[in-house]
Amino acid sequence: MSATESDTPATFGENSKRLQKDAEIAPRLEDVAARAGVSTATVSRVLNQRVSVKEALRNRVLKAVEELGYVPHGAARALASRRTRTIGAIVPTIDNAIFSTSLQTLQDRLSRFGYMLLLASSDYNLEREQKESHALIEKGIDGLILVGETHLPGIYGMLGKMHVPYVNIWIYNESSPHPCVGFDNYGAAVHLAEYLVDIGHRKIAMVAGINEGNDRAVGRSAGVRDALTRRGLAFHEGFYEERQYTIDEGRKAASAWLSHPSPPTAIMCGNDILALGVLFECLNRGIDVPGDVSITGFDGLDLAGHVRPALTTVHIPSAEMGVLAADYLIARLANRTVAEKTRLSTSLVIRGSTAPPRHTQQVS
Amino acid sequence: MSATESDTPATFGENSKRLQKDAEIAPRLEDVAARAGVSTATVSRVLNQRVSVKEALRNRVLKAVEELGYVPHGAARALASRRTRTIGAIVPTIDNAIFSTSLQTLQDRLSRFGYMLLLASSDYNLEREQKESHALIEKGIDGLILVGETHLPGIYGMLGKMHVPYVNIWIYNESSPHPCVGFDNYGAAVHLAEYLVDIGHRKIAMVAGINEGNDRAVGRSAGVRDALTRRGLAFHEGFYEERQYTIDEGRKAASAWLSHPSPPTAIMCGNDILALGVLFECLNRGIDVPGDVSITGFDGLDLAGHVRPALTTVHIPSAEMGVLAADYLIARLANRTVAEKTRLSTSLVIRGSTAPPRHTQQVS
DNA sequence: TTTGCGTTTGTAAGCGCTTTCTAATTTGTA
DNA sequence: TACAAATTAGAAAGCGCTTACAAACGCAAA
Repeated sequence: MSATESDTPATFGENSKRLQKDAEIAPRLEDVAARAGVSTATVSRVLNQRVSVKEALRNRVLKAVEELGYVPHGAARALASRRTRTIGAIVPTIDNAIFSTSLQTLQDRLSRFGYMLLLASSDYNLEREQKESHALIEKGIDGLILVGETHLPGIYGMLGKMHVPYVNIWIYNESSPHPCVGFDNYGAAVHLAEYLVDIGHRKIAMVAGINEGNDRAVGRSAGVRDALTRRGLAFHEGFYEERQYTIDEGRKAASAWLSHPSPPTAIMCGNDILALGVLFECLNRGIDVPGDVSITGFDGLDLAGHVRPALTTVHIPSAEMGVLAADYLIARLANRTVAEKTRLSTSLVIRGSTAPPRHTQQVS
Repeated sequence: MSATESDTPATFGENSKRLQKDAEIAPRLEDVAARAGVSTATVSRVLNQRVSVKEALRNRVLKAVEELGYVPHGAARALASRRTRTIGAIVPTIDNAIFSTSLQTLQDRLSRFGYMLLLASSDYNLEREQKESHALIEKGIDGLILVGETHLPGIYGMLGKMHVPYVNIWIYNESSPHPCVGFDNYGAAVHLAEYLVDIGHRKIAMVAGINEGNDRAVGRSAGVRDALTRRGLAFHEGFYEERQYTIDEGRKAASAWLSHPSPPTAIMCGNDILALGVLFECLNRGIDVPGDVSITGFDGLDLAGHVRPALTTVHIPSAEMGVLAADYLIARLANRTVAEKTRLSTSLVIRGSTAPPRHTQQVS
C-alpha cells in the first residue's frame, strides 16, 4: 500500500469505486470535494477564484488538490463554462522567420493571460485557410487571428454565426469592416520605391511574392507599380515576377535579369528572403551591390542587417503585432472595449545594398 | 423574418424556444436530429462515420447539417468521447528557423490526420516547460511532443498519471526509458570535430549554446570536447563560451577570440545562427574565412548554403522529425504498435567555410 | 434576543455531445 | 414461409465541470 493511499482512508465519497483495483484513474472535482469535505461547487469556486471562499475551506481544498495531484478536465470545464481559454491562429506558413517572430510574441502574451494557442497554417491557400478555420471553430476557440483580410466569405460567416471574435493582422485597412492590427503594405512599398527613384534609379525590377490570395503581396506590388507610374516611370512587365518566398526563387528570378543586355539598376523584392536570394545571386556572379545593382527587401529580418552589404528594407513591427493581436482578443473576451483597428508604423531602413546607380546623375 | 427561418417551419423540436427572438444561436446536434427526423444518436453516428447508417438517413442528416450550418461542439464532443483530437507541443522557441521547420511539418501532418496543434514555448526554461505542460494537459491534449529528454520529473509524472502519450524529439538516446524521435547530438558533434582535426586544426574554439537545461547543447559540447581530448588536443576553456542562439551573440563571442594574440584556427558553433554571427564578424573585420579561420555550424539551415563562404555544418532532419513525431503519436492513439525510438541520421555538409589551417601541414 | 442583510456554502440542473443497451428491422437460411 | 442472425435505429445515461438558486450562517442594529 503506498504512502499516498494510507494518507487517504475512505474519503473518496461516491467515487471510491472508481479508484479500486489500483487502477490509477485521474481524480475528479468530486474526489477533491470529498477529500476536503466540501461540495463540488466550493472546489470549483476555489479553483476559479471568482467568488470568495473562507480562508479555512480554501486551504482545505488547496491541500486536497495538491495531495491528489488533481488536474481539472478542460473539456468539461469548457462545456460548462462556454469558454475554452484557447485562441486560434492561422498563418500562411510557420516556417518563415517573419511569421514565427509574431507567433512567438503572440504565444507569450496569450500564455501570460492564461490562454493557449491553437496553431494552423494555410500555405497561402484560401481554401485551406477556410478548412482550418472550420476545424478551429469546431475545437471551440474563443478567438481567432488571421493574416491579411482577404478570406473566403465562409470564414467570416462562421465566425459571425458562432460569435467568435477575430482580428486580421499584417494589414491595416481604414475602410475594412473587420478589426485589424497591422500596417500599410501599400504605403510602405510606395515609400521604398520613391526612395529608389529619388536616388536616381529609372529601371527598377521587382520580384514580388505570389499575389494570388495574398493581399499583403498585392499591396506591396501595387505600391511599387503606382509609385513608379506616378513618377512617370514605365513599369516593365518583363521586370516583374511573382515568386514563392524562398532564397532559391529569389536567385532564379534575379538570374535572368542579371544577364539581360540592359539590366535593371535596382531590384525590389517582396520580402527579405527573396532579397537575400537576389543578393546571393549577385555576389555569386561577381556583380557589385550596390554598384551595379541596388537591392531592397521587405520585413526587416535580423539577418538583413548582418549580410554584406546589409540590406535596405522596410522594418515591420512583427513582434508588436503578435502582442497587440493577443491584447485585442483578450480585451474583447473580457468585454473591455478596444480600438477595432490598430495601425502600426513601418520604417524605411536604408543600408548598404542601395545606392544611386552608376553613370546616372542623381536627381535631387 | 429571414429566409432561413421560413425554410424551417417548426422542425426544431424541443429546442425551438432557443431559437426564438431572431437571436442567432448556433444549432446543436438535437436541432440537426429534429430537422432530419432522426435521433441524436444517428446524427452522431453519421458525423463520426464509425458505424454504418443507411444511405437514406445519412443523406437526410447531411442535408440537415448543411442547411443549418451545424458545427459540432468540440468541448462537448471531447467530454463525451474522452478525446480532444489535439496534440500539444512545447518547443524552446518558435522563433528559430530550425524549430519552425519541424513545427510546420508537424502541423501539416497532424492536420492531415484530423488533429490540431496546441503550441507552447519554454524559452529554454525547464520550469516554464513544466508550467506549459500542465496547462496543455489540463486543456486535454491527446498527446505531447517535447524537445529533448531532460524535463522536470513533474512532467513525466503528470503524463503518466493522466495517461497522455508523449515523445521527445531532437534527441536520440538508446538507453532512455522515454520514446524519442531524433538524432545523436553527441555523435554528430564528434564527427564534425574530428573532421576539423583531420584537416589539421589544432587550436579549436567553440561557441556553444547555453548548456543549462538544454541536453542537445550539452551533447554537442561534450562531443566536441571528447573528440578533441581523444585526439590528444587540449580543450582550452578560454576558447569555449556558451551563448544564446542569436547572430549578435555569435559575433560577440568571436570578437574577443579574433583579436587574441594567438587566435584559434577554427571556431565551432552550437548552431548555424551562432556560426553566421561568427562568419559575419570575420567578414566585417576583413578576416579571411576559411583562410585565417575555419567556421562550422550545426543544423543545416537553408541559409547556411547560400552565404559566402557557404557554411560547413551538420544537416539535421528537422522536417522528418516533425512528421515522425506526429506519426508516432497518431499511431499510439490508434492503438497501433510503433517503435518507441526512432534514430534519424545527420550528415556532415562540408562547404567553403572550412579548410586546412594556413602554415600548418595537413595531418593525414 | 430578534430581525435583517450581506456573505458563504450547498444542491442540483444543465452544458452538447457519445455510447451502451435495447428494440426494431432487415437479411439469410432451411 | 418461418425463424435465427445480422444489421440499423432510438432511448437514455452519463462525460466532469460551472453556476443559478436556495439555504445557512454571521454579525450589526433594533
